[in-house]
Amino acid sequence: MPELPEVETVKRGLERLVVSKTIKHVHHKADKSFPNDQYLVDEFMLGATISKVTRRAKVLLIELSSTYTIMVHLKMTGQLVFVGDTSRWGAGHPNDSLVDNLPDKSTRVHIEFDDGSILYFNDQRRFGWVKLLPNHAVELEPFMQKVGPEPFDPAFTPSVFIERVRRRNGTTIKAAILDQTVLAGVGNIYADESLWSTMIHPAERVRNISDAKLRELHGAIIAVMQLSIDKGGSTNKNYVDAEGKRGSYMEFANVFRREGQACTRCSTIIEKLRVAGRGTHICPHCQVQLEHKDN
DNA sequence: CACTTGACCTGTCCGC
DNA sequence: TGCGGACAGGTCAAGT
Repeated sequence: MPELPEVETVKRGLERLVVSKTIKHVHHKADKSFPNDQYLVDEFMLGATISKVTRRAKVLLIELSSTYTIMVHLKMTGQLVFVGDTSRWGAGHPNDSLVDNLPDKSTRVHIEFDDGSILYFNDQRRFGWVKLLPNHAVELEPFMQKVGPEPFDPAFTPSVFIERVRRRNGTTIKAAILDQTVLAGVGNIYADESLWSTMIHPAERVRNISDAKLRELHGAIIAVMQLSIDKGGSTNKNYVDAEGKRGSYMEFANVFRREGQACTRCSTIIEKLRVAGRGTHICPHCQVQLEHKDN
């Protein structure tokens, strides 16, 4: 579930919470959640200061003063939660329970800073990872080499989107926009929401969709993700931000996880189907495949 | 090559 | 209540 808006929300939280902090200890389990040589951890993490936090696609990049970068992918159930200086939050802050409960059995890595605060990487399903790389090696990672443009980059114009999405003319539009090499950051939630918004059936072949419609979709992807960032992302199940807070975008979702409920546009009951191997939510009245329409 | 499906994991939910 | 199986979904590997 962490898609672009969720990762962006975590990134903004970390910018506020951990930049300029110095790493004192790194606790980790020796598994693929943390595939790093111990001597590199000792040499380039311990004593290093966090200089900058950025995001590319769904990947978080935590730059250190040591010329190394901590690369984090949350995949489905990953969380990066900062705990420290609880006094300034006050009673009732969502972080309170986390202070008491972390680390827990989902904690794969935790980074302790010299002021006693701690950044936890939790991941129930262990698909996510935390990798330490020299700065120059980040862009050489295979994923970073092939990932498509950032949706909020001004260079990502409608024509750029159309040109890239048409490289996947033979597949369904949902598979095409989920493809991270077409554009960065779209996952299952925002794919369904942007397709509902533009009244495109997720199983429609890209080649059947007009440029005008793809132009609309370009705008909808950006709009939907911007709204979600404004709402702190979507908490479907596991996702929380860097302070342990849930996002509220799901309250604004029109189809995702709303099967059985009325479409907000036409009151038809939302259905769930399977497209591109994913659970997919549509309004069967608003989103009709072109070959099934009369004329 | 283009595209689809399965694997990676574990917790949760549903039906019997 | 217990138990098996389906499901969740980001990305890569394997299969068609």
